[in-house]
Amino acid sequence: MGRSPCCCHDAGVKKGPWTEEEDRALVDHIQRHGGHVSSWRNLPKAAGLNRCGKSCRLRWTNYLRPDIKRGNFTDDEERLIIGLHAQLGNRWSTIATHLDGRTDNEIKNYWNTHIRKKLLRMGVDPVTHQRLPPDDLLLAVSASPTTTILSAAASQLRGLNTALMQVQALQFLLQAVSGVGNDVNAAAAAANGGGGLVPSLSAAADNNAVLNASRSVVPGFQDLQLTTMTRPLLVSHANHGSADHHPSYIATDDVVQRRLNASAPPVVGGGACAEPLAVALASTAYRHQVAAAADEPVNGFAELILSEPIEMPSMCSLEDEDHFWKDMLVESSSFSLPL
DNA sequence: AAGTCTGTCAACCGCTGTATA
DNA sequence: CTATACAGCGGTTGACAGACT
Repeated sequence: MGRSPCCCHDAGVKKGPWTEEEDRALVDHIQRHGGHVSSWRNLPKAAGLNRCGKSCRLRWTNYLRPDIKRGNFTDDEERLIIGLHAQLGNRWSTIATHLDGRTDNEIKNYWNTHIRKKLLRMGVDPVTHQRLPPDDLLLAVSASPTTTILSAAASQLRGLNTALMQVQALQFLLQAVSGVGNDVNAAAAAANGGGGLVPSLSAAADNNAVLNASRSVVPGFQDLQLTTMTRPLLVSHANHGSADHHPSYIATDDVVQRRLNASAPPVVGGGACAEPLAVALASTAYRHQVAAAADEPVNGFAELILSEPIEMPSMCSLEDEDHFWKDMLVESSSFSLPL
């Protein structure tokens, strides 16, 4: 024989939101017993409540307990939750033991409503805490040559060492993409028979999740303009159908590389992040993608005017305006559980 | 102003490991 | 030893409020 049936199976047990009277009755009862509950099953009857013992326990542990902390989560708490989640996964009760006054339910809700969305906006998988694959990252971009170009470039982001470097490189990539439509639409339209490699690049940049993510991470991102590094590269790629056989690619890529090296911003990881991206943009794989996307024959590089000064994105803006997320990104890869 | 959408969070559901009759 | 409830946990739901159209 086992135990007697649980009260939760009684048809008359009340469910739904708790009233003030019920809260008071529950708190009074528990406080009369020194704040300790020996049997949740017997509590409702003893406290004069028409509730299931399970419901009483949840109400007490998640809401009525005197040591529960109310109010918004602090940056430190948020940082701690992210780090703990990276280590523990969805073990909310274990995570809650590391945050004074926070319940597992509260942390779980906060994760699902705030942190999870923040991470997704940044292109970070909230489950694995890894960067989202390019296919997911660029989900909002319709299938087009644009998609393959962006995917190829974005895939190179994998090679960067820290999350901050990835964000910086991503910003740099998107700067190139978002600025392209301003100046070279005509050339692109000609190159694509009025179609739209570059226009679609621009449109994609306006609409895709990556751009939004970058905007959320890097304040003022939408104001960035195309650099002299990226414009000639994109224009030239857009105009070349047979990239592998054109010697100008080598020269162009070389120029791009040298300019990048000379203009790497003086911030942590700046040069290190810019360089792999330059390689990404100039890579053979990328060249193939663009070559496949372009229909027109090679037109030469007359338009490669490299007179403007290099304008690197304001990568330092992360430091100026969003300490928390920058720090979180940098630290997330090396987080370890506090002892 | 009214209807719709979206975000939030308390509460419930259902499962699992443990305790107990 | 077995059957069953308990306690705890993570997932999900639904009511509500505020924003948006």
